[in-house]
Amino acid sequence: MSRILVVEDDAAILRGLKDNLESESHEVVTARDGETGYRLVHEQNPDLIILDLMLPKLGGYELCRKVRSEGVTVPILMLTARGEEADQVHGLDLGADDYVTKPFSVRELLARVRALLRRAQPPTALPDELRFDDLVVDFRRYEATKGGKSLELTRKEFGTLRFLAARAGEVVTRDELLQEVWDYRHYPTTRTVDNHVASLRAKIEEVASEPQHLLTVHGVGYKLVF
Amino acid sequence: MSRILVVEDDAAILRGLKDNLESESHEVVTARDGETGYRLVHEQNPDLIILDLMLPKLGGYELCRKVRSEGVTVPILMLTARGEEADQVHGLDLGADDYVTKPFSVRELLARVRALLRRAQPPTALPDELRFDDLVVDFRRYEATKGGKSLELTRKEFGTLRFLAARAGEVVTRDELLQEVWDYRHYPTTRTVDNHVASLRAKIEEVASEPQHLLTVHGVGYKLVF
DNA sequence: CCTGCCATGACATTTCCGTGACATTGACCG
DNA sequence: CGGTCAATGTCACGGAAATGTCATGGCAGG
Repeated sequence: MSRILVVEDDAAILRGLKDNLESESHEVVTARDGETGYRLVHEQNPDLIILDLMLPKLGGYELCRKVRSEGVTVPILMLTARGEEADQVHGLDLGADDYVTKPFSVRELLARVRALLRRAQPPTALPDELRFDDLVVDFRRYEATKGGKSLELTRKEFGTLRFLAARAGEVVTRDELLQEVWDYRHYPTTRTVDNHVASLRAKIEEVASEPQHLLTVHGVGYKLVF
Repeated sequence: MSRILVVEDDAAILRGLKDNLESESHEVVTARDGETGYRLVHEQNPDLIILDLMLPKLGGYELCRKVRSEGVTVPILMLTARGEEADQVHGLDLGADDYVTKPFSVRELLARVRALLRRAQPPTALPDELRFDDLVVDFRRYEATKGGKSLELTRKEFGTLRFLAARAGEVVTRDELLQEVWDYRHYPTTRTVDNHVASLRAKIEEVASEPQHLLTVHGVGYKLVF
């Protein structure tokens, strides 16, 4: 599916990562030190880089900055030891897209890999406009009207509505909405989604308590129909 | 059938587990301490690990984390003494897939072993839609119609019907349904399945008391035919 | 400093699920 | 053929979980 470069000096961890990523049908390229890693970034042109912070020859930190300064935009996932440097990775803008603290759960790491890859790919094609009944929403201009009268939608409301529209008819889970509409890293409770859906209903439905278009699927999520 | 590694220092329990698992035609590898267990994980590459929490040399907790950090994804079933640590195993994400509290019933343990082994296998491909007669079910949209009229199905009803549809024509036991449709860990009585089948019949059969499609196989389970 | 948006929590309400009691059916056996 | 027991059908109820709704406070952007 994707080509992933793993730069990690611990043989056991490297092996484990390789096996798991390959079992998710990714192509895995590995390096045991920073210099080799740096070379492979350019030779292999990976879709994602998993980078240990502590590396022989060229540290993960330096490697990260270096390739970023060259304009390489491929997503980078950092592996850090607990405590040490974790704050720095988090706080400083060193160019990584996400990080995981060792010892990490493979399950979680794979989830983050998926998230990063999804983010990098052209996501679900989002529509530029939405029309049904007397509702018109222009997502590029951030303008909406209902029955000719202007509707004030907030940024999150636009985003939520747009993603629901992109998957019109299908059920979209709250988690999917959080991943797509919110910052994928620190997103809030799923209850927050409910609130935005509620305020959307107040604006686009005739009777908010009896939604005709923005429907709840109990136990699953929401869907937009028209 | 499967290769199972049991790491347990109590000789009596170890013996009992080995006998029972072998009587279910599994291949059983045993270790009496954590270090040996760790070695065997890699040498034997088991399909399932049963792991006591209290072990000489290397505790079950540490062993679990260690192999997980290496990317080993084989299902792990933890054995814990009552009370001690049980909450931790439950609450903390230490990487185990399930746990059983000592003293445990062999029957229950074997059931969980079966569940974990099944879970590890690639799951049955679930269909996205179901059609027969005048019934149409779209599992992605969570919509169902019968003769053009909308049917309100609940989440469990969708799930039950979907799994039955995936195995159309075959008999599906109540236990299988519970494992697939319900949360595999805390699922209810098998009678609960009967209720959901009953409510499904009320919705999709012409005459609920004379089902034509969702049939009972007495003493075994249910099957969907069309 | 002010304004609007957003996340969170408390509370109300709806929906759904699990359980038990009882009725009914089917299987098995004499 | 009839009797008995286990399995299943049916129904209603209590409670839990999911969702709707509203108010509050923080925070960023102007």
